[in-house]
Amino acid sequence: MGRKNRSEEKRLELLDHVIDAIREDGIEGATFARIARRAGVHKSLITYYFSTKDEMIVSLVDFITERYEEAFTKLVAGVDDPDRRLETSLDIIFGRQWTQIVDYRVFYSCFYLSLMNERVRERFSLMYDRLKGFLIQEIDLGVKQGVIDVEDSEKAAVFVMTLLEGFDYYWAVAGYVRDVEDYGEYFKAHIKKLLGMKPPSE
Amino acid sequence: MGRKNRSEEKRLELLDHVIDAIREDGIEGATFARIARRAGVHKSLITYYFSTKDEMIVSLVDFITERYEEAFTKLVAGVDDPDRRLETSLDIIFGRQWTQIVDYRVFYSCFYLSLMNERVRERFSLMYDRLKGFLIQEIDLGVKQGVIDVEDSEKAAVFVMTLLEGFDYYWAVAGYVRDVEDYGEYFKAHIKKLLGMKPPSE
Amino acid sequence: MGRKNRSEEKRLELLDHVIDAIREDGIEGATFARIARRAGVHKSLITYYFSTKDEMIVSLVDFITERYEEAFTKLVAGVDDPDRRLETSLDIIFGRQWTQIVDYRVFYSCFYLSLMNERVRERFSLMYDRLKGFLIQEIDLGVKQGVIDVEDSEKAAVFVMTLLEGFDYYWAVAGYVRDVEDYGEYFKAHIKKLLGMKPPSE
Amino acid sequence: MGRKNRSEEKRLELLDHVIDAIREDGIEGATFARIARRAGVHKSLITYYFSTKDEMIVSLVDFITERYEEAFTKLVAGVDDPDRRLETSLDIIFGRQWTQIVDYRVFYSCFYLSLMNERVRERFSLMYDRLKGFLIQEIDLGVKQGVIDVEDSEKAAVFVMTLLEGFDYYWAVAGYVRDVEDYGEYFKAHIKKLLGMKPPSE
DNA sequence: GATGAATGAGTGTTCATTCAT
DNA sequence: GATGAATGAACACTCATTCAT
Repeated sequence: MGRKNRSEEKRLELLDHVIDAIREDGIEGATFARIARRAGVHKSLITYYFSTKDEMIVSLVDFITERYEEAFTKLVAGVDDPDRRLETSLDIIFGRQWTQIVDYRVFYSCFYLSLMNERVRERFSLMYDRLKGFLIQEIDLGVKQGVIDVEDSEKAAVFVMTLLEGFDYYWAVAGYVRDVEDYGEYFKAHIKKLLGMKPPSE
Repeated sequence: MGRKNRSEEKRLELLDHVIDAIREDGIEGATFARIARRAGVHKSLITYYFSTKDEMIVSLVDFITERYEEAFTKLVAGVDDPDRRLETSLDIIFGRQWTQIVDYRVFYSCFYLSLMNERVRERFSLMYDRLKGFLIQEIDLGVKQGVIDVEDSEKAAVFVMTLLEGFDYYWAVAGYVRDVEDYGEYFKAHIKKLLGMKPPSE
Repeated sequence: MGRKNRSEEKRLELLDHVIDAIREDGIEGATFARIARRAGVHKSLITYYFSTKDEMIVSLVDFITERYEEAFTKLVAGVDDPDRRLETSLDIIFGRQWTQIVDYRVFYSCFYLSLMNERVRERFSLMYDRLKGFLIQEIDLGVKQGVIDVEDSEKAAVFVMTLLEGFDYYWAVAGYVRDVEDYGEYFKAHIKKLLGMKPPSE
Repeated sequence: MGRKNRSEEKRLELLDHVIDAIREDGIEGATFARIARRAGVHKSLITYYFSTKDEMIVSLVDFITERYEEAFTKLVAGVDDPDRRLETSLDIIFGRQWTQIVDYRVFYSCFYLSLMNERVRERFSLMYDRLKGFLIQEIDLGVKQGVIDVEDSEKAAVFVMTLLEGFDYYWAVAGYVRDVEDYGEYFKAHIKKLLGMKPPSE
């Protein structure tokens, strides 16, 4: 347990430097030399921990997608009130926290990599599958409990995700939508209407 | 007109090779050497035409955004029937043609570059500004002619664009939405409802 | 006469740009591309006028050594008073004007080139031969007229030139001798003593 | 001490190849590719040891100026006889050995570089400062011991250095002074007279 | 006289990777 | 677990030069 963990710890520490490097300089910033400089270690040590650049990239993507999955599974966990469950989810994914799980530059760097690298694509795709599964499950739960009224829960889930990704995309594309929060509320309201949810009775 | 154009022709021809290179190997495929090999010329000729890699990238982005702008300005031009104008636009942007204007790998490579390169960002952002302006104008026209009923035309335009980009994004992310066309219709229907448009009277 | 001169004029004009380029960036600044940019003409035109880089360098050295030869032949020409002839020469070569005939960077760039390029070496060497010849002739004239008292006029000439070049060299080496003018006077006084010249009777 | 020294050894070994390259082909001969070919290693290893071309040049200049400083500090060290100290110095700097410390092409290549590169200039200038300091110190010592008679020891030192550099310069400029040794003696004699030194009593 | 397009060799530098220690 | 030396391929870019117009 001791040694293995120390090793794993260091790997994660190095991944943090990888993320920092990408945030500042994009994928071309994620070279062994630069990461080593950031981490204050020798270049060869990066090879030691990740073997190969491709392996490092995949580790990074795993690291990041795990953060997202943790986010959308754990955060709703405490909410028991059926009325509030999906609402909480929407608050989270259309809110500030969501975009701050991973820096947008880092996130879209991984997305970009997913278009060129099959192993990355798999992981990326899987993450969305799980998010979709999670949303469907929550919607179905809401339907069963009578707080949501919708026919095709998968279609509804995809709608939510589409709006969400479009929303994030625009935010990234040069802060196009300047009144981010306004539009976040606008989209949430729209989704609630689509799902037949009652407006929050205060 | 004669000589200067010869040069411009060749530039565009080279840009086609740049696009091909990116489609196949991503941005790392867009090296002077590889592009030259594709074009069957010496690599220093690429420098001759573009001076700098950055300049080449910017030229590429200009080339691509121009294609999009042509697409959404020219294509609606012929439609006079007020009922059909916006509908035609939606058909186009949510249809097959739209995603085929530029290969999705090339498009998202440019998007990725826009996150790291200020000059690219400007151009990208401008393209979306124009698309938004175009949509607002079409919506306002529809409102004036009584075929569209919406309060805030800018918000509606952003909604359309958000759905569109989310839609394209998912399509790219590993063909997640497999029934692309179905979802295209689904989103279009949703937008028409939002805009208070009458369903097409057959 | 007409055409040939126009051509020669332009050549000299281009050589001025070559000199400017070297002054600012050294020999590596003297590329066809950069010179053309300075001159506001096309790169190929430099080739047209000088055929080859080596030829251009040789032209430059000729251009510069000619300036020096003009300097030390013409300037003493008007002085008839035997007492004043050599003194005037010394005033000139140890004075400000001398170092301003050609920028020191350009001059020592040519000197450097003379160490590597035989054709440049020949021209450089010839210039010094002529300066030496000139000095010997002046010293001999002074001896004959009884204003100079020295045994070996060649040795004396070499002494003068050695002090002169050492003087210029130090000036170049980072302005080592800060009180340039003081030292100029110091060296001139020394030489006059060596030549047995009477101090200027005021 | 062990490992670090191995690296330093190799660095110095590479610097020898740099010197050889410059001696044969001038500064344009000092390319990473050519130096590597000489050293029988891959060119990227040159980068490994020097990081940057500029760094390599500066290392070279340090290497060379150190040689000179060693020369003029160590060589006089053993001479105790006050009559002989400065004379020994003059013998050295106006003798064959001095010009052979570093090949003249290499030396003047560095001088040339000092005109264009501030860091080189600093080092070059410092070397002359130290030589000057050394000469002043020796002259002052001679004055105190009654073997030298001179008023301004700094001016005298600069005079010595000026003659020395002029002497070397002419030697370089195409072996202009063919009777090098004769002129060496001539200049030495002159300096001794200037310093009020007694001729060597045999 | 002057410019155009094109070349091919060469530049310093960066990169991931390997192997020995 | 970490560092050193070394490699070889690749990178964007510059250079002098050529040939056609």
